[in-house]
Amino acid sequence: MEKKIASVAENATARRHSCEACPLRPLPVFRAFEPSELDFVSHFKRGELAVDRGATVLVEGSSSPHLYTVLSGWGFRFKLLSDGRRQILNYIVPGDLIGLQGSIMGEMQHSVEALSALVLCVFERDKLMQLYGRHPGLAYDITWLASREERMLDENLLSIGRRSAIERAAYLLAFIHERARTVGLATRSSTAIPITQQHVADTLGLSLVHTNKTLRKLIQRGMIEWRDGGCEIVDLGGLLKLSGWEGLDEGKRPLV
Amino acid sequence: MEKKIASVAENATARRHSCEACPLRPLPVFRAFEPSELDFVSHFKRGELAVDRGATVLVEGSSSPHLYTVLSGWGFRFKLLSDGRRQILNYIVPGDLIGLQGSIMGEMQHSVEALSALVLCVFERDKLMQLYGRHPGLAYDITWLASREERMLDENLLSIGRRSAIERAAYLLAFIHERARTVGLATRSSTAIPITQQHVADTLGLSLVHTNKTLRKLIQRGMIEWRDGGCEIVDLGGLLKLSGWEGLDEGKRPLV
DNA sequence: CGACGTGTTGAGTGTGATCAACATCTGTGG
DNA sequence: CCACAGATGTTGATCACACTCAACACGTCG
Repeated sequence: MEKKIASVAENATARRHSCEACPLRPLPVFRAFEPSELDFVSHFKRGELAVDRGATVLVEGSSSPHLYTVLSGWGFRFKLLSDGRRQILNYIVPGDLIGLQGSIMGEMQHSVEALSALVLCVFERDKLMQLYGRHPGLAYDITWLASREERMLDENLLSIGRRSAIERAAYLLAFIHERARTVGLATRSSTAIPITQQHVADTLGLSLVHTNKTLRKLIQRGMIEWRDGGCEIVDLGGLLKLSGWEGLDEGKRPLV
Repeated sequence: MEKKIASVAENATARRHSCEACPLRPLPVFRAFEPSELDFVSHFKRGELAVDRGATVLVEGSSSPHLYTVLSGWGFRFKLLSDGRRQILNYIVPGDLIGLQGSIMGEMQHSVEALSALVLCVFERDKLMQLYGRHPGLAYDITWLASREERMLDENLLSIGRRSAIERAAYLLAFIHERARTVGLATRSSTAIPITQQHVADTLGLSLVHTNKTLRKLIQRGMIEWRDGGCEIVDLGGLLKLSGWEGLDEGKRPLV
């Protein structure tokens, strides 16, 4: 399959949600914003980018002039070794900020791909300094989001380094499900998590075959279901117990 | 061994380096600071904390009122599973900022332990908001450092998830060596990296025995030496080639 | 001296990798 | 409408990398 690379010029401003009527912001997870902050963000936003399923949003090694917040859809961050081995670093759900590393440090050190159709709010990288100068609260929020990403990576590292295959799988699916739940996705009997077993394998650091056998065990234990190219969580408690994970413990968080 | 927990009240201000005469700042890796920034950091700094080798600096689950920059010495961040399995997340060398996660998000999600005697600059968590308000440049720097940590974690995750044991070991040792080199540690025939094979094992996600056998291969290939409780890098190029790692690619960076 | 931390090595085991084949389902072109 | 290719999931057989258990060497420190 030919992979498309999303470009702003191409697809931008197909639709335009005003920040004042942001569909995400009303969710209970997100902290309330000052009107002045909302106003700034509104000007900070340059447009929207619609990305097809399977398309690459950001490429390792490139330096994107943009910063994005996910408005809707699923995606993932990953890195490749030179021989093609792939490691998925984290998943991306609505409300997540992507491309910060590239904006701050100049060059992307990982790639981002869309798991489903994706709509992104596009921000100008150049205005980021302005944000830091005029809105310390928002600047703090961005650091907050970077710290949160770091925390999730710590958890993933712990999981891959020290958990067994079945524990890892249980942790991963519980983790993704929890993240999705907080932003209104993957509610009971709504949409499944749109990943293939290859994605799971590349996240857990396991082979595809062994991932399949491991997931089969979770299915047999009645913890998950796998259907039409996705995973449905049936028994979250069971997954948490099996993995020994405490679950996400986040209060309100910022949305930029 | 009884593990000590470092506390500021106990050891603070044993010595006091003025920020104006900071021994780290002159190093070529660090970017130049505005006098006003230097002045603020100087007031931001509350004192120094001397930590013994093996002592715990920060504990998972606690919420420290401080933020630290490492002035000298080595340490590492880690997480534990409930049954005691340990995963080392990253190593800490002079110039690194630690405790940011706790300062920003309220509670530490990982612990920090000293690998060698450690001297830390202590900053007040409460003044962090002030920093964001008055010095956007420094605020940006802190986000920069958070992004950098994220980048290192991405690399580690790729390594643990997708590299073989010997590749992982080669990558890890090259990585630590490079980080140390940029801040003037571990120069040729100076100090070795002060880690045990247990640390390496807990970083790579391998057992102690298998780590030993893997390191032995690196020794036999003449890439490293292991002596008096530490690792000496002999053939950096060989390690880089074996692991397929590009090496650190950092320009100037901030020091807060 | 003995206890402990650290490193080393061998033997046997097992988790997870690799190879291979096949079942579905989808979309595509003849 | 069918044939075919490609993506995805499934299963069995075999192999190997890494784990566990066990023992021992060597240092330091009380």
